[in-house]
Amino acid sequence: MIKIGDFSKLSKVSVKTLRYYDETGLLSPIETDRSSGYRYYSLDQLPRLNRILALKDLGFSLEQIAQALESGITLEQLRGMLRLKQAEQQQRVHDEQERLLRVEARLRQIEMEADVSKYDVVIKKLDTQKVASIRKTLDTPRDIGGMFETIFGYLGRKGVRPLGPPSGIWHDLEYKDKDLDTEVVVPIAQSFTPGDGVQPADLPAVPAAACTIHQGAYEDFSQAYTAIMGWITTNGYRMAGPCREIYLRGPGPGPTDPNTYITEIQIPVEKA
Amino acid sequence: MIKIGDFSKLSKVSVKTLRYYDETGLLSPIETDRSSGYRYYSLDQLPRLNRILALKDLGFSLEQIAQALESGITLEQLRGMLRLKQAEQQQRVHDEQERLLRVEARLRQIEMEADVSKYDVVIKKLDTQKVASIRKTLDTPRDIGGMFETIFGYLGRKGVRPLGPPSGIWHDLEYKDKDLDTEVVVPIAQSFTPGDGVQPADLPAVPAAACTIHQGAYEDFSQAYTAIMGWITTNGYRMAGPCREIYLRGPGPGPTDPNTYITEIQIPVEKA
DNA sequence: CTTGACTCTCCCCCGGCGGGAGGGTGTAAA
DNA sequence: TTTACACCCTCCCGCCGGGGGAGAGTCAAG
Repeated sequence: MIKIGDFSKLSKVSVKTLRYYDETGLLSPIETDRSSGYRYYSLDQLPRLNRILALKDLGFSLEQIAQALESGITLEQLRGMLRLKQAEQQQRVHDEQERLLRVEARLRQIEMEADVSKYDVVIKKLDTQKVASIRKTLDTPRDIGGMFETIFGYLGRKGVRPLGPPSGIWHDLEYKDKDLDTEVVVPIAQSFTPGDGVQPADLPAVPAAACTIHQGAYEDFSQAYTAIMGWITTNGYRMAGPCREIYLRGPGPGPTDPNTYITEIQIPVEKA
Repeated sequence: MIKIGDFSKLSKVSVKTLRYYDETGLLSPIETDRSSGYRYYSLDQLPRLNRILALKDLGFSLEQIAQALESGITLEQLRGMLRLKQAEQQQRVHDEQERLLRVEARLRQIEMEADVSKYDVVIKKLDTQKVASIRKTLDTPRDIGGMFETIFGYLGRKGVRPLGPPSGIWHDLEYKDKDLDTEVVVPIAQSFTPGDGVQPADLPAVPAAACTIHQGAYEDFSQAYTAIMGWITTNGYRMAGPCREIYLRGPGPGPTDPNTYITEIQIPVEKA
């Protein structure tokens, strides 16, 4: 019959924690005084407490520990739990190491050139999206403007409203400055009848894409691409599909200032 | 002027999160309608949001990110933060790897011999403790009984009350079965005048001790020692001081059943 | 003008306790 | 036997980064 304070000193577990374990049913005192509420423990409960601490130290949640202890777990089950935990823990170690690599990559990036830190690269998942699509081979990227006119003109005549900003997709995985296989898409809600080279399509999902935001005119996109490609390699990824550019704010009806243009660049990636 | 839902879709950040960032001042919409409370964002805020996500991905807390963004951090400061984060992250990786090793050690322990899982080993810190101490060289461990009688008898005559259960300390770091350098201590509150070989002393603190609980008679202590020593080596530690045994419940006045004895074994360790 | 899709605020929830307020108890010395 | 004082109790709030949902108000298209 030991009071909670003494039991705490013997086990080196805080009184708060002991009360919490009682509340959650993980370790209840052998007796609780009905009138005063005082908890009385027995030395025989120390092994159970020790087991709880040991399992907690292995990374199990208190709920898992409670289940294991209540159900009088067999060795076979314990082995299963441990194997599961092992895999989970390996994943955690891996994740933390990846994060460390990202921190170190960022540090190196800072050491090398300060300008690049203008761009922040983030990994995102891209969902499938129903779009209106037009695809052509262009001589120069500037010709993309005509494709916008074609697609928006056709959609306007058909009474199809865009759901969001248009995107350009560069299907050439290598760098080229002529004969560019170019697609322009606009998100829409429903299908429509094709015409003028414009047709409905489904943009495929991308499990991981390195994304960054570029502010300003399209002339200095190269900086953004340099930054994002550098990020991809220093963080242990590689390109895994055609680049997408989302023209969040760009030339529209009326006068616009190219310095206020905002474009998101997305490059599908996979771990190298 | 973009409503929160559209901003959420563009940035792929949940509405809940955006509202939370507004609440914490991390990213507030450029305008909030005074009457309806509607939040209106601008595309120009996407770079800041991207920066937030990038820093979060590096493991910084939202508060740290807020500080960094608010104070218009310099490159030098960012470098400092990153270096700090790097060290911290290295520590995390290390800790998670250690935990993985503990899980794997436990798995191997199960594979090898089932009996050992009776003992759960936990690392604890031991604080300094004022004690009454007596130290002798014994022929056999059984002779420790006499030391208890001496020390408790002396303390009783002096009117010094014990604060807790007595401990035995085996100062021989190697295994011996004769000429055992043995100390018996009893925790006390204040110093006293020595006599009968009993004197006040301060038990040193131990930064890390492998601890387990043994239930039953002293005859089969060897099992417990086997288990704890096995745990120490498989978990990458080594002994770093004399073993302590805390006789939580043992022979006392009146008849006692050795099967109900409870003893904690503590072995100071350090990482090998 | 009506619908239906958004949006708002407010409150509770997650794990594993720590800190503290306000009030009752146990026990050893005087 | 009283009294001090250490100890114990319950209840509530806080952390971190939001998720889930209730109940009520708002915006934009048809």
